[in-house]
Amino acid sequence: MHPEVVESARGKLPADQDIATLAETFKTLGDPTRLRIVAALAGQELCVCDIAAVLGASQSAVSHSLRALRQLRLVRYRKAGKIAYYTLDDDHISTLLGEGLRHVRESEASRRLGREA
Amino acid sequence: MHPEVVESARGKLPADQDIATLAETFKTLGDPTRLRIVAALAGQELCVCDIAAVLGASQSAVSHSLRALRQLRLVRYRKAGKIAYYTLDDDHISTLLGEGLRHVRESEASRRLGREA
DNA sequence: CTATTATATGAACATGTGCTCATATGAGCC
DNA sequence: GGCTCATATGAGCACATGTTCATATAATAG
Repeated sequence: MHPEVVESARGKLPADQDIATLAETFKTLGDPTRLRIVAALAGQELCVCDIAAVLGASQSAVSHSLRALRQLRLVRYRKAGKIAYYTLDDDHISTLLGEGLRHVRESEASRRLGREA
Repeated sequence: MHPEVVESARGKLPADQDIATLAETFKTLGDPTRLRIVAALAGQELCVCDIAAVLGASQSAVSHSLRALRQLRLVRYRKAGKIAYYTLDDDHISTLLGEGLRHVRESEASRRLGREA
């Protein structure tokens, strides 16, 4: 339909590898349990059992979720004896969380104002 | 384990509704096809068949993906006759994309430098 | 040593997801 | 009117995902 535009847009796409990793990253953030873990870790480090207590989730579910977050480098941890303290891996993560929250809150606001869904 | 920290972290968690919508949003971005659509739309508007050409995907797959993106207000569109031109819905979206890309590229860099996975 | 605590992991199962194929809608043209 | 082009949508299916339950590891206490 618009060959020049298509050509130009195609040239600007990120590399397949970056797209794949970024998609995995967003997918990992796209689960309420994992997202709540990330939100809980914004601003403080927490050990696994504290995370479970904050979320009201089982230790096993939290541990599985943390593994997924670790694999995408969204969180890191330090071990103190038998306790594992988790933190967000870098500043990008809380930026993503904050920017995402701003987006959903604005969307919600405009939805209330009557823009169609 | 640390009751005061748990209490404090619990109080700072975003509302369940915001978490749910944000998780849906990240999940929607967490698919290579939809993520490539968003990347293609960063900087220019495109019609559906152009998007399909850019991605090398079928019209049907693109249309299904666009619906998901629309429902989460990640894209919007205007109709000109029978052609639908799509754009990103707001600035937060390209910010999310950019910040996400920075994260994966830094993670990739530190992986090359030998930090363990 | 055994017991306990904190965390990690594997299997299994129910549910969800993204694609293709077929078809519907709807606008412009003849 | 009918025909074509651009897009949207529904059903169906192969595949992925998140949880629970049981168990493993690993550190500390007694």
